Amino acid sequence: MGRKKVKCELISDESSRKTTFKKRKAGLLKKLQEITTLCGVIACGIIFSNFSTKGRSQQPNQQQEVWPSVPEATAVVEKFKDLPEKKQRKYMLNQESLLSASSSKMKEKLEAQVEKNRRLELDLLLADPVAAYHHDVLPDSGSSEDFVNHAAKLDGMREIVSNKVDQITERIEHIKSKGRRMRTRYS
Amino acid sequence: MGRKKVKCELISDESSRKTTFKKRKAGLLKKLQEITTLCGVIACGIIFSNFSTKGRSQQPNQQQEVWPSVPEATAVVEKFKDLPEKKQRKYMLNQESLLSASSSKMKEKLEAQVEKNRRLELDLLLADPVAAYHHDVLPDSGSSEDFVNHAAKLDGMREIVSNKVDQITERIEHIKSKGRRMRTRYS
DNA sequence: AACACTATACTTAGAGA
DNA sequence: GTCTCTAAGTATAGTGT
Repeated sequence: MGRKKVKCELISDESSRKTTFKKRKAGLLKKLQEITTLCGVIACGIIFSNFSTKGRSQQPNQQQEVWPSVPEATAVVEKFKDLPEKKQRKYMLNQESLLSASSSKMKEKLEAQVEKNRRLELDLLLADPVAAYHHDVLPDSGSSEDFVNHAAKLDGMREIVSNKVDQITERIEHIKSKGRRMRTRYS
Repeated sequence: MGRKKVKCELISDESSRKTTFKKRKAGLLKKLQEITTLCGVIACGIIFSNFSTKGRSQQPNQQQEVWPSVPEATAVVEKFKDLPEKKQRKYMLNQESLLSASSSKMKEKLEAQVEKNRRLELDLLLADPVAAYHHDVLPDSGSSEDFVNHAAKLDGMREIVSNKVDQITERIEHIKSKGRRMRTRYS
């Protein structure tokens, strides 16, 4: 789509690769926005780039591009994580679900869960998926220094996870404040 | 991009909306693939559509389109969840993180968390992002029937959530079995 | 409903400032 | 590096089958 047809392979020149990335990212996000509006669907996109900001930076400098906003994308992501695989499942009704959904104690339960859940989340983070997928076979150098570094990263994530829990709390508060204004479309 | 310029708003006719969705989804995923290859970045896209398969289906029939594969998208999603907002944060090290990371009790803690966490997750689902975002102001019709339907949907998700917890458990087991083969890049 | 077609709108690669 | 410009390549709205 330009002066010349381009082969679909990694652009070798870093400079033009970055330029192309910027242009195409904009186009991509625009299209994401369009399909959302035109077709009334929910969507999100996440891109991790890794272009050095200056010369040859020492840091990995990993950046993420997210569409739409981070909280909205997070909502989509949460929903996504629930559906995979068992999408054929029938929704069965029982009394417990009614009680659990309507319970005014929901918030209390959540509060009680927060601290423990924070730990669970942290444990989860240990299984860094990107590393797992991209470096499934790691050099077995495993010096204690490496380990310390990884642990440091985990520790830094603690607060991030905490923030997420706050977001969740807010969302539940929001839904609760809406009471039972639920929609027929889910029948 | 076709015979006629189209206004960027919801396409009213369901049939053509669906057609447009199909076409644009294909285009979008292709572009996602291209930016990935050309620019050497990691990306994923998630789309939830809700087009009835036959006449007026009784089920919600929510479908998700994911790119690339579900597991790959999941990996991106997991990574995304860690970075938002505090990406400038320095990773500090303390003894607790070391202990928590290396503890052999990790699994035990997780096990103890599973049941409670399941409830938390379920509560989370209550805040149905689709409903929340697209129908921020809902008609206050809220019949008990609507409520029952929503509750039924929630209940159906219970097992889905349960499966997710299993996945998490597996992943943690996996990481534990790798011992300390961690990487320097995290410094 | 699901294709095939194609005119037209849109995106973007490369070049120049 | 950034910005703009635009030729040229792509995506797709409407149409026909």
